[in-house]
Amino acid sequence: MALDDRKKQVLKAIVDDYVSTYEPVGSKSLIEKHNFTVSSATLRNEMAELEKMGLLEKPHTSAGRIPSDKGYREYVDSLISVDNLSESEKEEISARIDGSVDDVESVLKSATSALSETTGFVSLAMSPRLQGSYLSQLKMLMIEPGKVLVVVVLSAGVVKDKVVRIPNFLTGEQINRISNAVEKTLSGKPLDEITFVTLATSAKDADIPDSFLNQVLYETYVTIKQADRLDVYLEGEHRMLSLPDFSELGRARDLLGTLSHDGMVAGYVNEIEALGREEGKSDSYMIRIGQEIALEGLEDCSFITTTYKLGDTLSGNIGIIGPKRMDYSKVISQINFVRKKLNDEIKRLSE
Amino acid sequence: MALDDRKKQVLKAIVDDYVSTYEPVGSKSLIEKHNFTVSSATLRNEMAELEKMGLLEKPHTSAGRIPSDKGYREYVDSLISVDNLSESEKEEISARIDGSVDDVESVLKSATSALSETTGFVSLAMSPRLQGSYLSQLKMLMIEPGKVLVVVVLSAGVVKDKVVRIPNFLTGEQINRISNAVEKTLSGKPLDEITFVTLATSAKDADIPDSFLNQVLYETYVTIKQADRLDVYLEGEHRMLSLPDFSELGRARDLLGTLSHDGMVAGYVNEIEALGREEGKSDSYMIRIGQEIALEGLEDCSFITTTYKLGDTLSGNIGIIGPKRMDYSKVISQINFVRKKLNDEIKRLSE
DNA sequence: AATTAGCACTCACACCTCTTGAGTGCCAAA
DNA sequence: TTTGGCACTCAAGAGGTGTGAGTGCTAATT
Repeated sequence: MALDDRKKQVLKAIVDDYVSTYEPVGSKSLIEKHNFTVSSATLRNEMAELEKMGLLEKPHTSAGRIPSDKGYREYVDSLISVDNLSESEKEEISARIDGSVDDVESVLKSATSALSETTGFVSLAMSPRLQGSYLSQLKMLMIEPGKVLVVVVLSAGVVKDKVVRIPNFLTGEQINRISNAVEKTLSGKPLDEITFVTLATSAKDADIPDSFLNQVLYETYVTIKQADRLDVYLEGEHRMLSLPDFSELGRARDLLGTLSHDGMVAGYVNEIEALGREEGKSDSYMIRIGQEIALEGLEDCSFITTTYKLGDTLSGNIGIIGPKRMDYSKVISQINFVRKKLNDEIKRLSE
Repeated sequence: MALDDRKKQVLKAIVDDYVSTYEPVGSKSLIEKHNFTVSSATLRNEMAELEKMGLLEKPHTSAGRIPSDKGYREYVDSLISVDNLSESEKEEISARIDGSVDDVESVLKSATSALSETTGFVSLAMSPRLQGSYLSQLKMLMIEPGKVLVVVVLSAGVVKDKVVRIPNFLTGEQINRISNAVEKTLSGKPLDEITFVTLATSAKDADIPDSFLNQVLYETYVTIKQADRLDVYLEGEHRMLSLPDFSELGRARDLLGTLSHDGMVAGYVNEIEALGREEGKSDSYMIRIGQEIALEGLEDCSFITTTYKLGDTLSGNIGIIGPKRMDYSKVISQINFVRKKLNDEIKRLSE
């Protein structure tokens, strides 16, 4: 299904028009806005063929054409030209991100909100994937009898912690013995190699009665495991209600309903990311359009995600969820810029 | 504006009917559903008077009446009877909350989601107000050169921490000296008495050059201050889209737009709470209806909030935001039950 | 063979009018 | 004070019509 040059031109023109007007585009208006050297009848023939190929569709007989998912796909894959942002746009985004305080999480949040603000869509950020990283330190800090703060430091300087409850009579000194023993044997181990069993054996020489030891270790285990949970922030859900694409309440409801399940979104983005890595596309953006997205209520949406780096080994995703009828090149360049700023800022933090 | 018994009955009947049918209620249908011993004409007279008093209003001439904000107010203040939840409802809520893991934050989240689920509205929870509490411990934990985890332990066992950056060459030993000095002088001090100045003087005898010291102290100060920030969780925003009250997209958009500003909601709830305390109502629920709420887009909503306890001195709020046309007695009893479960569960945690 | 003008046909949408019915206020009688 | 009766109101739905942007197809033109 090779597209000749004119078909490409026509498809591109239709997508562009449809995106900016939200009206099905007909042969006549196409002629008017773009300087085609052929007549509307010829375009009608071209359009009919594009429809046969599955790239366009008609809402009803006497309306114009709109791009199908496949049409959008073709468009983003080979017709798009990613343009540059204007200086003022760049500055606006920069201003929102530069001001953030100095931990990764807040930078991530600023970037997410900048993204939602500038695109007008829902933006999302995922915490870095930590499965690959290893345990670097494990400290326990006595808060009060029966309560300990377990601090897990991972490679790349990521810190996670949690207050856990332990038997009341364990002393700070005993707790120290445990954490030292665990740290000594397990530091340097990849997270996914740490199980409750390895943890238990690691603390054998702490010389604490088993039953109490186990309770502490179990809580520690949970803390470590929970460190690599994927967090996801979504921002700007309400903006979707301003889009004509979701002027039908039912659609909007389905969409927001699904988006309220953080886990589903996180899982899906993770999946995209994994696929992208397989195809070696990891340092660029990834796009999923309409039906390609296997989440209920997102049939009219597109995902555009990209990857940010945290240190040399860790990475996470940031991106947007918008209507599939969107100005892809503009949004892509916005995402790219945010990703760049975010990477810079994170690097600055770890210097 | 004393209401005689019959007027009360009529008002109650109208609110009840309107809440369950979402149709303006007329004199005739009122007679049919409730066993009034008078005729529809009499009711019409009563309704006309209630309207004159500002308790009812008409959407248009030939429709029935609906309660005004003032009508709802009268209703919740003196006509309502808070009924008990059915056992099955109680069990459902309990099941959602009991399962939670053992930190306050997750219990709070479970309670919030239980609340949203059972009421079908937006639920909210605020982190405990910590202004009144005092500093109990301050620890610093060296993560790597230039990076320290500052752990702030407050009264009631609340723990907050943050990774901060410090000059690279400060040693763990030096950091310990600083944190010991600070902890020694400031522990026991109420949070709001701790300023950068008191912090700076407290660390004088740590024997570290001023310029480096100040950087560490500044970061510490920020961590302490940020500990008493009010966090707010909102859950179930999308449920509002299923309510007939927000079937107009514009309303829904305004509502969700405002709710997306966490700070506004938090501030408002805090304000209600403060007023409630003044009036000595603190251990019960508080209701704000319609126009009483000074937030844009919430003209058709009601807030119902209540207070949970954390230890002997701390408290926070939990509640719902729903349409003002809601079954108040049911929702109140749901909130009460959740509040009770939440308090129990928090108490269990701190034992 | 590709392009184009022309024409009959389609169909969502906007706009009208008409009817229906639940509701009202008011008055005069009980 | 209550009630039956009556004229009046008005939102909402049903039905009918016109408009216009769009289409596909065919026959003529390049």
